[in-house]
Amino acid sequence: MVVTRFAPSPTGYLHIGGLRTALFNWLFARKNNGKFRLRIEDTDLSRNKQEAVDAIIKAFNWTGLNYDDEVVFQSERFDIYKKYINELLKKGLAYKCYLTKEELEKIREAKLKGEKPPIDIRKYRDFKGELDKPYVIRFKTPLEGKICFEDGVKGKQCVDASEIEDFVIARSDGTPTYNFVVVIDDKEMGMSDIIRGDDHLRNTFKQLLIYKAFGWDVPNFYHVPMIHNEKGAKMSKRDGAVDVMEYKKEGYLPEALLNFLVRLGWSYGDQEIFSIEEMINLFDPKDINKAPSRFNKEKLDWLNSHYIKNSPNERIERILRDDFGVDIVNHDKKEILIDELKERVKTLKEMAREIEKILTPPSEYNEKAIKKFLKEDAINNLREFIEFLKDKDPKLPPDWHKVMDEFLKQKEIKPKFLMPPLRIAMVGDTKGIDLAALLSVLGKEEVIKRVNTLLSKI
RNA sequence: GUCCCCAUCGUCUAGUGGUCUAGGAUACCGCCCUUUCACGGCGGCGACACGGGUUCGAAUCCCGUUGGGGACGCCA
Repeated sequence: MVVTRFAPSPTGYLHIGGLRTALFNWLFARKNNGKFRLRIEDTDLSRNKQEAVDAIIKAFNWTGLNYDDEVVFQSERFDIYKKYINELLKKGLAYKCYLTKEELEKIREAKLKGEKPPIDIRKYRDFKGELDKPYVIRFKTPLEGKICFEDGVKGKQCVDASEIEDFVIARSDGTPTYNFVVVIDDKEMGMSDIIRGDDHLRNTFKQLLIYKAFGWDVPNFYHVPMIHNEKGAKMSKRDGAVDVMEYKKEGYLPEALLNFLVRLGWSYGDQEIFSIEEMINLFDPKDINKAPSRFNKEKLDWLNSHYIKNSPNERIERILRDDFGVDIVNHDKKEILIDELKERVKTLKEMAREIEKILTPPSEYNEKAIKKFLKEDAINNLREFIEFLKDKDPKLPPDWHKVMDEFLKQKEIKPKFLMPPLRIAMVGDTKGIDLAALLSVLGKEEVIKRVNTLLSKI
C-alpha cells in the first residue's frame, strides 16, 4: 500500500511551500487509494505544539486536504526512540561523544569558513571508557565508500561516505534528533513514498545509514525543488504571505491556491486548470521538475478569478459574509450584484470592497470625472431624468435599460450625456459594473436620492 | 570556502536527436466588444545562459564556463 506523509515542524502556521509538499503527498496517496498521514516533528520541545497543530489542521480543513489515522507527535514517542538508540549503542553502531558545545562551535565555524576543523568530531568514536560528563550519542558513519539512492525526481544520488560525519542522534538531555526519529517513524508508520523539499537531500544519506543499521527496507524518495520568491531566493516572511491562511484572508479560493501550487514544479502537457479529481488522476511524482520555481502572484490571481467565475453564488455570498463582513444574504438583488462582480474581480476581498462601494452612498466624487462629464446640460439631464423616473417602475436591469433608452430617445441625446453622469451620481466615479445592473441593485428610490445628493453638491 | 542540485519567453511551463522558422499559460501592448472600468474574443512582443565537443542532424547527449539555489547544528 502507498503511504505518504506530511511531517512539519511546529512553527505555528502552514507554510505555502509546505502546502505544496503536503499536496503532492496527498495526491499520490489518494491516487493509489493509500494513506496520507500527518506527523508533527516536535522533538525540540521548545514550541507550543497544540497551537501549531491547530494551525495546520485549520489550513488542511480550508484546503480540503485530509489525513488518515491519528496525528503522530514525536514528542510522545521518546520511549520508542530510546529503545532503538540503545539497540544501536549495544551493537556498537553508535557511541557517546563528550565533546563540549564550545568545541563543537569551533568545528562548525571552521566548516562554514571552509577551513579544516581544529578538533576531530569523531574523537570519541573508539573511546571505550565512561566519563562523568554530559554526552550526546553519535551514529558511526562509514569511513569510506559511497552512499547512493535512487531519487524519483533527480535520479541516482551518491555521496562519498567520508562527507557524512558521525551525526548526533540523541542530545545531551537524552532527546533524539531529527535525522534519527524520521527514520524510526517513517518505518513504524509504514511509509512507502516520501515526497519532500530538496533541502532534505543531504539528510537522506544520513537516514539511509540508519535504515541500513536496522536492516530495514528503504522507501522511495522524491526530492522536489523549492518554491522561491519572486526574486529567486528562499521564501520568507518578508516576501509577504507564506502562511497559507493569509490567502484565505486575501480572498483566494482554496482550489485556486491548490491549482496554482500543483503547477509549480509539475505539469501535464498544456493543461492549466485542474480540478481536484483531475489532479489526483494525473499526478505522478515522476513528472516533478528538477528546477526550482518562483512564486508568481499574477498567475495565482488569474486562477483565482477563474474559480470565482465558476463558483456558485451562495458560496461566494457565504465567504463574503464570514470572511469579509459583507452580508448581502438578504439583499433582494444579490444575484445581480454577485453575477456582475464575479466576472471582474481577482479576489473575494476585492469583491467585498466593490460591494461596499456600491451599497454605500459616495462620500466623495472623482473631480476629473465631474469636470469631464458634469457640464451644464448633463446636470439638466440628471434633473430631468429623475423627474422622468417618477411614474416609471423599473426593477431589473432590462427595465432600467428601457427607461434610459426612452429618455435618450425623447430628449434626442447621446448616451454619454446621461450615463456617465448617472454613474458618477451613484458611486462617485466613472468605473464599475454595468450601469443598468447598478441602478437595478440600488433601486429607484436610492437612485433618485443619490442623484439629488449630487445635484445639491454642485 | 567545501559538497550537492539546477539552467527554454519577465514568470509558470511543453519539449526526451530530425515533426522546433521552439508550443501553451500568465503578464505586457494593440484591435474588437462596450455608456465606463473590467470580463471576453482576436492579434502582437518575448526564450533554448555561454563555449566547446558527439552526430548527417542538437533545446534535447557529453565536457567546461557562467549564473542561480541548497546543504554544511545537541533546528527540522
